[in-house]
Amino acid sequence: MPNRNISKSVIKRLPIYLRILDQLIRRGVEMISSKELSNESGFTAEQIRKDLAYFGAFGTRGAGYNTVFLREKLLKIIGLDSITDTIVIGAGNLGTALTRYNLTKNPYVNIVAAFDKNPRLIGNKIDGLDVLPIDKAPEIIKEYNIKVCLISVPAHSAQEVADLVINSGVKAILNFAPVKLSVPEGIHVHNADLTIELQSLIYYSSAEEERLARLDKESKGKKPEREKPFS
Amino acid sequence: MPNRNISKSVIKRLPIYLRILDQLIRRGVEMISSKELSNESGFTAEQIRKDLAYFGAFGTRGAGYNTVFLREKLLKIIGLDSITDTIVIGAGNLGTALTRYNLTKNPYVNIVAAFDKNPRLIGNKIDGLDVLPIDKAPEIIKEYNIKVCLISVPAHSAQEVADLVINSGVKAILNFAPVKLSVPEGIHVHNADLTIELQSLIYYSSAEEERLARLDKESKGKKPEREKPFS
DNA sequence: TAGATTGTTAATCGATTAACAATC
DNA sequence: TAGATTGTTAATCGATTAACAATC
Repeated sequence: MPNRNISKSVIKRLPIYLRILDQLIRRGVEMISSKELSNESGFTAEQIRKDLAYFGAFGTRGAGYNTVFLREKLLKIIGLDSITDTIVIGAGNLGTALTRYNLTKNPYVNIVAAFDKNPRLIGNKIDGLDVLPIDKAPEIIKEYNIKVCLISVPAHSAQEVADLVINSGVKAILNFAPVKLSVPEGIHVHNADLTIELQSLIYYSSAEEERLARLDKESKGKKPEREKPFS
Repeated sequence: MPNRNISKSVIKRLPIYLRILDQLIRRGVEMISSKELSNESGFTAEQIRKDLAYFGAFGTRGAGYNTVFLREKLLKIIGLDSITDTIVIGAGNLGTALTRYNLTKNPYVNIVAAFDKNPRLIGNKIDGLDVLPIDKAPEIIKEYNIKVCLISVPAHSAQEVADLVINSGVKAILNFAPVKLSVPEGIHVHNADLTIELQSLIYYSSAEEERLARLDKESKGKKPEREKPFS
């Protein structure tokens, strides 16, 4: 009996399994063991079996998983069994690239329109797709019953945009703007802040022991300039 | 006494604290409590205090943290106290957008060059930055002592590119290609797979209970087409 | 001093790993 | 049947949260 309330970490791995299955099927592979899926994905075989078991028993003991069957199950679980319509708000450099990227590389998602508030960008075409003024967004969201939205506007307008799309019915946001969005209960936000990703990588790019050791030495004696707490 | 071997989850939060401090300093705020940092970041105050405590005691009891002082400490901890040179491999739509984005939005990182193997892209300028042939990468990596690299090439060439840059001295990779890279011990890879991010969001965009309930019903009786395990 | 907030230790929670019976 | 591999329960590990003494 599949357990509801499945953790985010599990859900994040599902599309990776899906991608691997797509590749395997293309290569003509019909059965795959959790061990082999482990090799392909980098997750442990136990974890993969456990992740799948949250949703049902999709494998065959002694034989493994049927790739086509498991793929179909995963599509249904994630919600990719029919194409998902989405929109991109913010048609600057990043927004345009994201739009093109998804149009060409993501067969499960269809971008219906891109929006911007900059009059110079409105009317542009991104691979044939219209860039519309942002106040047309509510209309399109309702017309296409859009539930997922990409936000790639500057930090200072992201919250405003989020409020707008949530008000029109959007339930999940992929946020590329470097701000923490405040959203009502039940709305999901994933942050894809490229700057943060890159900066946290830098931590690992140099001998951290050395750097942290240096930090200690410097700290000796030095304290923050004392601020009067009450003034 | 700062503990070495700090977990990835902690490190991923540090640049977020940094970003918030940058904003606070710009607004002229001099002291900030963990409580207020919690409001800005969405992490709990306890977690923030604990994260910082791994590296030292940077606050003042009763008063909070001096924003400028804490920012400087964070810069040193992350390794952003001097500008980090980096390169982008793959100057297609996504690579170009990432390059522009970082050039304009990330003051701590400098992109030295972009590379591609497509002759049509080589010689292009991205905001004045040269797109070079990929076989020039090792040279540039050594010349600038590049330790961090962005990879935005198609999935099928990502591993090859990774091998190349690692061989030339790169220690950390931000990988936008939808593949699991195999890298030697000690090399760090962060995956920023936009397709995966978007697909996992879709899970949350529709009433999951309903969908999963439907999945159960359909499964009743149906089993995967049995594959002969030995044939 | 009284009030506030840190830094740190202990308790809890959740996720991963290990083990193994079920079964193809 | 013997071998393989799943599905699931139990054990471990790690990260978050709670609590509170230290102290500004």
